[in-house]
Amino acid sequence: MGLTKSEIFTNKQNEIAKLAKAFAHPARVAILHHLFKSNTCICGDLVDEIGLAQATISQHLKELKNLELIKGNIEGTSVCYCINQTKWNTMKQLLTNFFNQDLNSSFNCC
Amino acid sequence: MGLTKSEIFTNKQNEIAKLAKAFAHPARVAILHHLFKSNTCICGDLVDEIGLAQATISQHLKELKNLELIKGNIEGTSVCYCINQTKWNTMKQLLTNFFNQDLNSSFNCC
DNA sequence: AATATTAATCGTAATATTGCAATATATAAA
DNA sequence: TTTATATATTGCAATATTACGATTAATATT
Repeated sequence: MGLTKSEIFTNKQNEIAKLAKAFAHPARVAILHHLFKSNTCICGDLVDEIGLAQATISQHLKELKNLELIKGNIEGTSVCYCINQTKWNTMKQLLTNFFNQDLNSSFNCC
Repeated sequence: MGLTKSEIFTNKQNEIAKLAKAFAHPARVAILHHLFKSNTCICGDLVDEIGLAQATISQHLKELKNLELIKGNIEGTSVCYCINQTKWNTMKQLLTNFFNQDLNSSFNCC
């Protein structure tokens, strides 16, 4: 089949999974890392910095943009991509809350 | 192609991506949530609680086990799955550090 | 020993993801 | 207007993931 049965899960579970997919590929991790570390939101440079074809980088950027984790501003012929701080914070809260479940459950039987 | 070019990324980027994949499917999010919230580390019950076939749940458990985020103890005919606290904490640290990159970079041009 | 129960594995089908060449689009520069 | 530059989109091939029925393996029960 290969089709995730989203309807049997909660909205929160689906949302966590959707956002986690953003980080589930090293190219997207690398792109985000680059956007954070560079003081200017370089865009075409990503293709040079990361060793993937322009079409591939463009596709990864599109996925991050669809999740609203980044936003792009057109500047002449080039496009400037930046972190969407608002969405980033929402995502961070959702995922860190999930990661911190262990703090509430002291019990562990294994 | 469909084959991730792991060799062009750093170990850390690959490790983040690998761990994020654990949460990139709602079934695994649901499994982990269940393991946290139940005071006993139920196993076969996961099949009943989540509406997926036994083979499918078993496969998701295997992936989580391969990442060492959970461990399984055989108890008679059934298997008891639990969170691996040590690995969970390592994962949490790695990912939250990644999420908190934004705190270091005040600059945002968009 | 025979049967029941539980979980893992195998085989298979369907969908998703990754990657890139080629092409299209859109602006800048000449 | 022509050419150069930068990014997006399309089309395609290869690999990965998701899901499940059927089977296997291993222990419990009778």
